[in-house]
Formats: sequence, C-alpha cells, structure tokens
Amino acid sequence: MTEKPEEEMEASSTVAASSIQPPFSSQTSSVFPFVGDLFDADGGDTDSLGFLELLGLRDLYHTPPPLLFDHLPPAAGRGAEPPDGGNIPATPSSISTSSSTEAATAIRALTTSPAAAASAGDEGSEQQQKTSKAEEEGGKKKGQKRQKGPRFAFKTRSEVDHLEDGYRWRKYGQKAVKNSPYPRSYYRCTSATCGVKKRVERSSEDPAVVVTTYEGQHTHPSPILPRGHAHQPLLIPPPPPPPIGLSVLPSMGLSLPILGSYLHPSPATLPDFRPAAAVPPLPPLTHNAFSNRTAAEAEASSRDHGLLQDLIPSEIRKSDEL
DNA sequence: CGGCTTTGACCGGCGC
DNA sequence: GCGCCGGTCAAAGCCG
Repeated sequence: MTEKPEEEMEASSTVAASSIQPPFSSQTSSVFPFVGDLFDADGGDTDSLGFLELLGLRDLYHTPPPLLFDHLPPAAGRGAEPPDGGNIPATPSSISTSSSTEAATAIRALTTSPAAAASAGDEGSEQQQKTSKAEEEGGKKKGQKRQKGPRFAFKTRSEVDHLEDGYRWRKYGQKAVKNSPYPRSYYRCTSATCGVKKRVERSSEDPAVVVTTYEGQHTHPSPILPRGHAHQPLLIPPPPPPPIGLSVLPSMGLSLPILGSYLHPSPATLPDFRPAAAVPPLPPLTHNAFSNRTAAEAEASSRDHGLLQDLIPSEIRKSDEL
C-alpha cells in the first residue's frame, strides 16, 4: 500500500483545527472536521465539492452526475496514488461549494487524477452496477471495486469510533489497518435501498482522532433517532428543500456528525435549520468554530455558496470562485 | 425473534 | 506470475 495514509496529510491541518471546540459533549470530547486535507487530497483545490454535497446534498444542488471526491487517499488502494498532491495547500482547502451547474461542470473538468475523473464519470451508476454485477455473477463477494461513489472523509476528535450521524449503520466488517494498531470498521447504511457506506478508523498518529470516510449518498430520509441514542446530539439538519429545480433525492440529511456539529454550534440549534430557496439550504452560520473570518465576510460568501462556505477558509473559497 | 456485531475466509486489484 | 492488502461476505453469536 502506498504509505500515504490520510492521517499523514491530515495531521497538519488537524493540529490547526484542534483548537476548535465543537459541541459534542456527551461522548465526544471534541469534534472537528478536517475538510481540508481529506478533501483536497486531490490537490485540486477547486475541484472538490463540499462534503455536504457529497453526502447527497450535492445531487440536490447539482444536476451533473456525481464526481470528484475520490480524493481520499484510496485507502484501499495502494494502487491509487495520492492525488496529485501537486498543490496541497497548507490550509484546509478544497471544500468548495459550487452552487451552480456551471461550477459543477468546471469542477468536473478539474477533477484531478485521471483515475478520479474516470471513476467520477460513472460513479453514479457504479454502485448499481456493482450490485447488479455481483448478483449477476452469482453474486457474493464480487462487487468489490474500487471507487464506488463520491467519497469524502473527515476527522473528529472523539472517544467513540462510531459517531451518531442520524442514520443507522450496520457494521459489516472490520480489518486491521497497516501501520496502525487500530482496526478499521466498515459500516453500511441499514436502509436496503441505500448503498452508503462508511469506514471508521482511528488515526494511528493520534488515537483520539477518528477518521470517518463516507462513500455514496443516502437515498432516504434520516431516521434521526438511531438506536435510541437520543441522548446523543444528532447533528443532522433536516433534509434540505428541493433546490434549484432538481431534487434527485427524496431527502437526505447530512450524515456528518462533525459537520453537523459545525453547522450547528450547539445541538440545540439543530432545528434551526432553515430552508432556502435558491441557495444551498444551509443555515448561515458565522459563529461556528471554523469561522475565522468576519461575520460580514462569511455572510458575503454564504450568499453564493451557503453555509458550507463558513467552513472553508477564505483562501479556499477564493480558489473556488476563481 | 429480529437486528446487529464479530470474525474468519474469500475475492479482486495492484505493485513488484 | 506472485504476493500483499483492502474490502466484502456470511455464518455464528449476542443482545434487547
């Protein structure tokens, strides 16, 4: 395997973000997304969509087919090379929320590595193909390909490996991770029609950090109250309203715990989610941990990109706008 | 009883 | 071509 563990790249920004103190208190000491490295592993600062989008919102916002976000150093792939790490910015980058088809297209064009681009091309149907293929071939243990759908990862500082994100997951595997004393767990959304998967592993460098990788997008509403962990703050904003003329998915809450926590400074604000009409329905938030910018700045940016922008340093946004 | 976790085996991709 | 490794499957066991 190529020794390019996500952690390696994440580490740098991890530190930077560690100062953030998201509102996870029940079990999580602190949470913070590392949108930066993980997201732009690709090197294409401008080519990644926001994780929100990747989680499904993307489809809600963009008509174009799925793409990008194959950034994650293919955990599986020793084969996959680290994204053209050509320009891995020092600051968290690449989370761009292109809120227009045009932008999406541009992004697509920029899609980093050929491999990524290639896979991105048919990611959308990949999962289905995979499934049908597996069935076709007699179906078991077959459908394991590499890039399935858009993937994105983030790191959280948590005591628990599996963070509640509003969806129900079933663990289907666990493997030892090379160069790490911690195992990686594989989860799949319990919804039969939902092929979303996620991997959870602890950083070998910082055991307190949990790296969660999402793959695919939910095609169903969030159960909201998974496994009766009502005591745990769920950070899933209500499904966004059908955006700009395209509502591909019924509703997909964000399956990002930390992201959620970010979007919502405190669990209590969750319900504060407000649907917007033509703009990514993300609640404006200028006071989240990620905001280093001024409120005005954030506001300005959110006008075009929505809340996500709040998570992204101006530099990144800049590249996105370019 | 249903759903979930655990765990070992298997499969396919990729590097050498 | 071989071996390594990530990812997935599926049986068995556990729990509510």
